Amino acid sequence: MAGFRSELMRTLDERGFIHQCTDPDGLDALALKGPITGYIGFDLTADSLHVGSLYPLMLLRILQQTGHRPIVLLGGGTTKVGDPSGKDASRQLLTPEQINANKEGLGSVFARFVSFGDGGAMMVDNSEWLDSLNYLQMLREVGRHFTINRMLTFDSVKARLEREQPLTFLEFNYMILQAYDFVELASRYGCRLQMGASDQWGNIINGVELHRRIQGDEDDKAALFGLTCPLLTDAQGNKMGKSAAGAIWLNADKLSHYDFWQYWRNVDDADVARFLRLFTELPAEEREKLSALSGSEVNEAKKVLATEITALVRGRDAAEEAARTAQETFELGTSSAGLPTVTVSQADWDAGIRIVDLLVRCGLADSNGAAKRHLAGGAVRVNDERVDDSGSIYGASQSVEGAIKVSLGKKQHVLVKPE
RNA sequence: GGGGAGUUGCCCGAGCGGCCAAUGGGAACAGACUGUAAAUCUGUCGGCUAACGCCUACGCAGGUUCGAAUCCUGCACUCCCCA
Repeated sequence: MAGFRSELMRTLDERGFIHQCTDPDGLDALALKGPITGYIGFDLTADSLHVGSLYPLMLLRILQQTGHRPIVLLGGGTTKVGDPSGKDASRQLLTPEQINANKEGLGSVFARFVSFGDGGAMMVDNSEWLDSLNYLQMLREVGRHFTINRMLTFDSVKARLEREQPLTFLEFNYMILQAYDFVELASRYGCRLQMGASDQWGNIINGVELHRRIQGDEDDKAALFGLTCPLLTDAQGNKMGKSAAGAIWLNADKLSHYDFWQYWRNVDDADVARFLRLFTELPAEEREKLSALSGSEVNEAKKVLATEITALVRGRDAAEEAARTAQETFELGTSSAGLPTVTVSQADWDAGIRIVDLLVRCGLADSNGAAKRHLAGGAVRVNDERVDDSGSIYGASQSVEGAIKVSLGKKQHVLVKPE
């Protein structure tokens, strides 16, 4: 796969974005000839993307940076069906209202990765054409190009069958709709390339094949291309995106800048070089310098990694603020105003709150029982003093600079203030 | 339509009338060690309670029994085989 001549393919290759490609040389040649339009679909299953989507988002970004045109396809239509890929059970069906709400939430991140408008990136919603499909017409025009024999061989289907989990006919149709999307985008916008994470490979090649069947084999010049990046996994091979506090959301209203920064600050040593290459845009030599660090020096690389990714997703100011908060908290051992903050009513603040309730309100414990166990286990500190008496009360009289710092373990800190 | 197997806590999976809030593993959280890393060792891991204890839980609904996750009946869902 080496020896690409186009900037697009060279960049993707060098930075580790290519997992599979339907025709790498053909795509390379096409990219060399002129701007390509390429897309990635995002289903509207949540009101924010999480770090797992960084990989595909970077694909779109690199596509645009190397002179091509990205399309963000929102799956307003396909989400009504639900992609079975990579899931061993059906998801609960989302209502149109939920899907719409999710669309609102998702829409905002894309502008951080690509620039829209005026010949730039486009955003379209596949409900534009999927919602009004006519069933019989669809079966005759599209369905006849799919054989059940072949559909049963795709991983998304096979996995369910092998695990003896049900796969509904609804979900079984997902790959057909995604294939249809690609063909539709090709005819509407001249879109020639679909990208996605590796779990989308089956869905993507279905689009490529559907297009070829509809066009007829002879018209090779119009072939569509598919390209996938690896799934985002950590050094242990686990899918990434979850932490103690929940998913690592890209949207700031779902996860604070500081927590987002901390997530990257705490990655496994073995992942640092790879993530620097994938998700930061530092000059190559600086990246290599950081990647070469070993032992405790890796911490310096992790700080840069955290700051750069946070800057990309949340903005430079947010990233630097988060870095400062972390430095004050971990390196200077002081209470930092930038820590996640929980407010309590003035009355509670004046009277004081039992430590057990405080832990629950801060989100550091799920229940009073859990809070007590943490206390008994010696994991709780208030203003950096260990607390093990579940009867202790904290409030205004313990405040330092108008707040008290509640900590669980070494890494989880929350400031409590009166409202 | 007929026959067989199954549904247990975040996941996998034991339990087959009392000693079951339920063995074990994984995940997760905390402690020790470290570098806010990994590995390792230790602890915790349904809810309420200061505590005795109480409540909710083994697909759903009933029943048998002093007592059921465990037995019976019906229902729902899944898988497999036959038509």
